[in-house]
Amino acid sequence: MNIENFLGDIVKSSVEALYGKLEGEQLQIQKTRKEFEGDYTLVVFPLLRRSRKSPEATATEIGEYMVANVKEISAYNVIKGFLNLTLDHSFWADRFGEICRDCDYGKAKPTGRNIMIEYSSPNTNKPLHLGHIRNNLLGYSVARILEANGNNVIKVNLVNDRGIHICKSMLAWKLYGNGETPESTGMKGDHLVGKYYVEFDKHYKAQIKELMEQGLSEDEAKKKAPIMQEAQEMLRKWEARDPEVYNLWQTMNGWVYAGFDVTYKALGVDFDKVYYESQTYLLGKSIVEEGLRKGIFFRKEDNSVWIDLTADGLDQKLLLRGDGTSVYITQDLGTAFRRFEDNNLDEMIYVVGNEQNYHFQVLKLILKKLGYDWSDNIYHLSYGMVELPEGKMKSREGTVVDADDLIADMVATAREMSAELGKLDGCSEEESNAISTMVGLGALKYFILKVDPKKTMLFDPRESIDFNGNTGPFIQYTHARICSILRKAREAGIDTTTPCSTLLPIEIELIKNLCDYPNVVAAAGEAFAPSIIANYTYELAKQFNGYYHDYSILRESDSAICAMRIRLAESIAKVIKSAMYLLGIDVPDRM
RNA sequence: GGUUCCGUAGCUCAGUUGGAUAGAGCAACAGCCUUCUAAGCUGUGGGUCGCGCGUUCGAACCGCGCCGGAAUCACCA
Repeated sequence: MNIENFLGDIVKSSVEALYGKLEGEQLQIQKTRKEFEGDYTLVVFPLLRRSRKSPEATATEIGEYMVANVKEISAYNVIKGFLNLTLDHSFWADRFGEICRDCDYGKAKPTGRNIMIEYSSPNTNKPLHLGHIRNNLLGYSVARILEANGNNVIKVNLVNDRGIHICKSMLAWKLYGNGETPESTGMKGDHLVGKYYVEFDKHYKAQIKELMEQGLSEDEAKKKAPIMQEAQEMLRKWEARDPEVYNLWQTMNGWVYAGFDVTYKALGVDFDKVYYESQTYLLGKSIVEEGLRKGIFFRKEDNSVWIDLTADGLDQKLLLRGDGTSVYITQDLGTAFRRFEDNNLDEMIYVVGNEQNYHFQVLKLILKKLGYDWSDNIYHLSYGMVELPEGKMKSREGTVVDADDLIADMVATAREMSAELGKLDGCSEEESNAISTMVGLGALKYFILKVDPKKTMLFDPRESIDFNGNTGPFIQYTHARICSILRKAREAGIDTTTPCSTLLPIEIELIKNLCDYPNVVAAAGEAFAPSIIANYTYELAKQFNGYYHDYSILRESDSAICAMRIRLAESIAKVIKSAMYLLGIDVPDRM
């Protein structure tokens, strides 16, 4: 049962009984703030022109009527223009019963909508870093949230496996690699390839410096550096399918994929389909022709194709080079078209950093101008950069936080903390590992997901990630604690089925929060914001901890109340587990 | 300069469609483990919601204008 709708209905019929049929007036009903008495509040200001009375008199009149005529309303009070309504205990007991019985609580009915979400999209020339972690966690979590909202979700990854940057790594490996392999060095494949990307840059910079000392300008030096020219030659060979280059490319990409798989697995993310740019980079040319035919695009003297978006406050954008080869946006036009056609998509979400806001603005606009009305169903889930205390992460300056290192650090710290607190006493090595991994990753994931995606966030490796307060481990801890209570109740053989209709105010608060969960899931789905789920779950866990501390759950002498409290704890654990699932965070039964 | 986004406590962040006295955590201080997990609980201090004007019964939220910061505006991807 949807409480907001129910309240809307009963308030509406009461108001209409008093003042006649409402036309277009919105009834504003919200949860009553903690410091006032009541469950829900009607804001009566908008109704004053109907009642032609003061706010207080209007609120009192409606309150009187509702207590007299609506059986669920047990009391009311009026403060200024706010009518606070109190719902009957049996009403909350009924809602609570519904939650207890519903195994899939929070999940919406199927919508039949097909939604594709693209995330991760790594380059194959270097390992994943902290920025990718934010991307992966957001994408994976949003996919789960959309699923819980009843949609068919297709998770895809578009791997950027071709281009000059890969050639740089390949060339440096060929020149300076001495035949190193992941096997021979024991290095993770993506790290090995990344090492040679850095190596390339080192030699490239040295060559630029040398050429500049010979009197060349910086721009000239950058173009003429032999190693860069060689890399470009390699790219040409790759496009011509030169066997030697192509083989090396396949080998080194293979190393990288093996490395990425390890990282993805550690992060707990996965994909339904992986696209490779080497297979899609030629798409989009037919769209360019279509645009030319329709007169939306134009050709310049050098044969390149452009679109003029100056009327829309943007600028001219290249769509096809003079030599007929495509650029990034050409491919994206082609893949978008194909994805909508092939999968009967209702929506396409791209999880891509905010540095590409302009690109997606252009992409949508072009598709719109071509007359594809599904362009409105493309959504760029733009997220902010992750910054370090010293400023931005720069891969060239080595101020990056490597994803694998970070994950390992988090798990190691979690293990230390757990051991220090004695949480691992009596655990097998296997259990210790499982708990440390859950807690370490829970801390990392929660830390990143609790922040609104579009905001730039700060990551301080030394102190940012904590295990106390508003953190993943706190929520995991609360869940583990509840599980412990339930185990003890089972051992004690407490009958948890005894009905109980008396509820403390704090218990009603907890039930109210539980009732909110489906709305929270829906809101998170609408805004593509896991942060909504994260902050809700923290509030719930925090509230339970306070309750748990103040009231004995197992030792209550009244067995009906004891049973009710155990059921309440059970429902909270159920919602916490379900919410954490939507964030991709595992919850332990003990820790 | 154009476009997009951000600005809330010392720090990191919440704040649902405009509502009542703006909330957490961290840090600081004071308490609480013979009773179900102290990764916890309770309390204290800490605010010109960047600034100004407007809309209205009412603005952190909506509109306009400033100030400050970020990203982007490649025949890179």
